[in-house]
Amino acid sequence: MSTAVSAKHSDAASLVSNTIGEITRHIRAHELGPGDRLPSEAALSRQLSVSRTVVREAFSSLAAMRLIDLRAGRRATVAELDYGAMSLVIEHGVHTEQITVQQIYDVRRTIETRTAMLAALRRTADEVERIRTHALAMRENFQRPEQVMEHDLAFHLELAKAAKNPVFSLIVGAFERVSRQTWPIGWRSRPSDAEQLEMIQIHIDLAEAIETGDPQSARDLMARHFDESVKALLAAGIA
Amino acid sequence: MSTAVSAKHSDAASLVSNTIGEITRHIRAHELGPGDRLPSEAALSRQLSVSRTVVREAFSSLAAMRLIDLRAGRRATVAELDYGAMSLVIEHGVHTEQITVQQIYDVRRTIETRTAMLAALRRTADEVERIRTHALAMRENFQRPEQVMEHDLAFHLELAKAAKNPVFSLIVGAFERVSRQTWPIGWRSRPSDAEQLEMIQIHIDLAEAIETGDPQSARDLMARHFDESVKALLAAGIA
DNA sequence: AGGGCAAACCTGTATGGCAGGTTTTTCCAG
DNA sequence: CTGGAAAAACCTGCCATACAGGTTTGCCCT
Repeated sequence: MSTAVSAKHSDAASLVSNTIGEITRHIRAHELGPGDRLPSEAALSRQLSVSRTVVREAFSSLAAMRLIDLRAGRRATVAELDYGAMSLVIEHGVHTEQITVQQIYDVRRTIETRTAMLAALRRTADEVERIRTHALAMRENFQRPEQVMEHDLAFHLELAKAAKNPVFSLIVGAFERVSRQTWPIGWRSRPSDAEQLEMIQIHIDLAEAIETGDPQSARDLMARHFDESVKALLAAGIA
Repeated sequence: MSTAVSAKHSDAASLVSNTIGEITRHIRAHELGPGDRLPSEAALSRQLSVSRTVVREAFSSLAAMRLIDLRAGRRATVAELDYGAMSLVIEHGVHTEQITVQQIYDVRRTIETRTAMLAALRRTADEVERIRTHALAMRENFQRPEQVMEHDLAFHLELAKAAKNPVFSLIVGAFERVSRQTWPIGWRSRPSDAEQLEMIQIHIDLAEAIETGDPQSARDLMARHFDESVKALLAAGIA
């Protein structure tokens, strides 16, 4: 696998690309925030002297990146931060074999040891509650892997949120789609109840470390979680 | 600023979304890799029983996320990993005030202390050469900020590449667009030649640590680099 | 003033068309 | 039979128009 990652120099002066640029410029110039409405397709079409088709494709592209929200009949609105697009990019990279699962685990370990620390320092009572709830739900439902996975994913996202840095949330979320597909592999590679419960216990311990506000402990637990996950994956033959 | 980051549950069964799903499924099912060609718009239009308009918007959206490449007259092809879309998402987050510059620096510090370590362990001779070249070019051109910035950005990207994990490249690249806009602020907040050269010197030292294969030293230098950058930004009043 | 209804507006999707760029086929010359 | 050029077929970028719904606005009646 190559590690080449590039960005096309987008001087591709197609009408659609230019229109996308104009729209983002409009957002910036008018200092629009999430929820604010953009001009209608017809209005932009006139204003920029392009057909409605072009404006539509520009809107469609921006919606694909989740920069704006589109709904029938309604005007387009500026969107809230959303990791949907990034998640698709990562998924695409894995499916086209440009990214391996192990590489993702390395990045997640790097990111999430940090979010664990920050969460321990910055979490609110509500967040602790939600984090703990997910950890406990993993144990309660531990015979229904589907449930365990959902709470596992939610646990990590909630923890990132408690770190109070939306960029971490974005990145953790970016791995969601891929995680849904690789999670069962990791689960099956822990064949005994004991091993599965052990993995779940780490989450419970993590919740506790975050509650008591112990960043070192939280970081170490998260690091251990990922180290053991990678070990399990390797044992299952995922190279 | 709120730290809410979500992902719309895309059961939005619009024709375009479904078509996007069908196309990505096609890529997966046929195990297409970068450069492989997709069916024509007309073919997909017939195959999925939707108008060419819908297929076009689906293609357009996928191209916006850089999952496929589009060029006039040519068939759409599967794209290589590209951080263009992610860079736009981050830029959007900053412009709509959902992300602060400081938050980005925290993430970059987390990520890049890791890439520095890995680069020291895994770099090839070629990569060392390119990294050093950029660092030296920063010093040579240090009276032309534009040049310094370009080599600075290239330095960090090249370093991520040397870490041999494309996901790190993706993330470092994701900050490129925003960095281009905030970099001058950081530069101006180091008013004296001495301070500017000191910042550049860290890059040169980093290149050396990576050449000699000293991961600890590389990590520490990178950490120091970000700590001082944040300090400079704060001094300039960027909260 | 308030509530409901109709008109105006807006987006989603479809069809047909044309200008150029690209690929494939064909066919001629050597 | 081969090399290569011309032509045909195909493809995408962009446009105009049309119509079915969903949404917003504003008016009118109570």
